[in-house]
Amino acid sequence: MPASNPRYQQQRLEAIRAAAAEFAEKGFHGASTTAIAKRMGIKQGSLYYYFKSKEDALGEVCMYGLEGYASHMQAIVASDQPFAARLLATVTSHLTSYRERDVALKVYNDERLYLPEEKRAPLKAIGSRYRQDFEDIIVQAQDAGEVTRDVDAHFAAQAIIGLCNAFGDHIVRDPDVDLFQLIHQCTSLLLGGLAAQPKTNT
Amino acid sequence: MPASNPRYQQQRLEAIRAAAAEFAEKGFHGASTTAIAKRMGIKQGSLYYYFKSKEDALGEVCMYGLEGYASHMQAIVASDQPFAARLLATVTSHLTSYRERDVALKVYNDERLYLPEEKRAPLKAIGSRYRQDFEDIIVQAQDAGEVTRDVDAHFAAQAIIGLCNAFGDHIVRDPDVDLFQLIHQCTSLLLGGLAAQPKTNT
DNA sequence: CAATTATTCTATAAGTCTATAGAATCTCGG
DNA sequence: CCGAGATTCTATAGACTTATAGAATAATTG
Repeated sequence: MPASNPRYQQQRLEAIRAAAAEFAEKGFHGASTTAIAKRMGIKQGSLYYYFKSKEDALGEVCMYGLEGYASHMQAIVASDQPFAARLLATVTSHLTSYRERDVALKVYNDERLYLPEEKRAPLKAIGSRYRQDFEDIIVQAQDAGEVTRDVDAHFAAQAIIGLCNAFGDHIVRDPDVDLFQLIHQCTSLLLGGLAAQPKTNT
Repeated sequence: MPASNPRYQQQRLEAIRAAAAEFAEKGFHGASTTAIAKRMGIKQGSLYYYFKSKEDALGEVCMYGLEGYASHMQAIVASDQPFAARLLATVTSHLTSYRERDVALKVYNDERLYLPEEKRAPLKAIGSRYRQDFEDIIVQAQDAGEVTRDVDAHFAAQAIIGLCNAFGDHIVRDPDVDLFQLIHQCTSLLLGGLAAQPKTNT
């Protein structure tokens, strides 16, 4: 019978991490419960002491990847800073998550669609809120005259998240990426764009 | 014995398309040869008349997704246009590919890593060249004073491709996306950035 | 130390999947 | 219409998978 022992919780976390690593490497369907178990030093059957099913494991991994993610965003929303600082904080939070939480965030991005609707719903709620929060920040910044009204806030929020996720893949694949520099480059590009001259009005 | 009949070629293309659709929806490991075959109206075993293996099918789909893609980029490189026009052409080419070539480009993006190194090599060559070509365009534009030297060309090329791929996912998932508007929004964001004011020197 | 509870193991059922072999059907030139 | 080659089918071997049940071991508590 599963307990709430510290031991159980710790092993459970190990299991989530092992599953995350395996899912990230082989994908949900390509990963086997045998490989996940072996990664944490137990046998395949024992895994089911911690997960009800493989699909359940995916759900847990995705949730783990999002944890403290949307909440961090809410802190950024609540703070009273100029847009540039908020953008920097967001990009920093997003990109560093790829390192800190193992590869669980990558699994959330790439594999969550394999979950049945009912298990995806709570994830969707958090993810949508994350984007919505950032969208609000942009609208606010537009009202304050910090961000141009040329761009649609909804599009911009998706673009920023998409860009971060694109580089998240790089971060995961190459452990030598200079995170600090990457964060700076992303925010700089997003804020100023590529054009050398002050942009002309459309 | 496989022939070079028009019939064979046509069915082969059908097979690639069916595999692409299935791989895009379920992922490489999640897709079954039975489902691919059913999608084109033949039986599972018959599929092997067109593919040597499932893995081979993935290779073909990826190559199909890239076809006429890097070549299009080379045309853009060769053309003598201002940077803004080239960027627009690139984004247009990239995003419309997600519609035209079914979902093969998405499969290339998401599943190519499951190929063994030897089968991935030719894809890698084309993909790298695509990025390199675009990097050259950026450097050229920097020399011409069209693009700021604040951004690293290599980073910028990756960012643009990454952004396109991020929205490629949206395009594939939602058939109602307004491609024209999306292309405009992407290029506009990439060129001008979010900041309302002409950016200050760093 | 004994007894209880928690954790892991072994063994296996039941299903799925890829790939192959050989038979059957189809197409088409002569 | 007949025969040759092209395409598809059926059937199956062999491997691999998830999930479960019950035995075995480890940890903990009184």
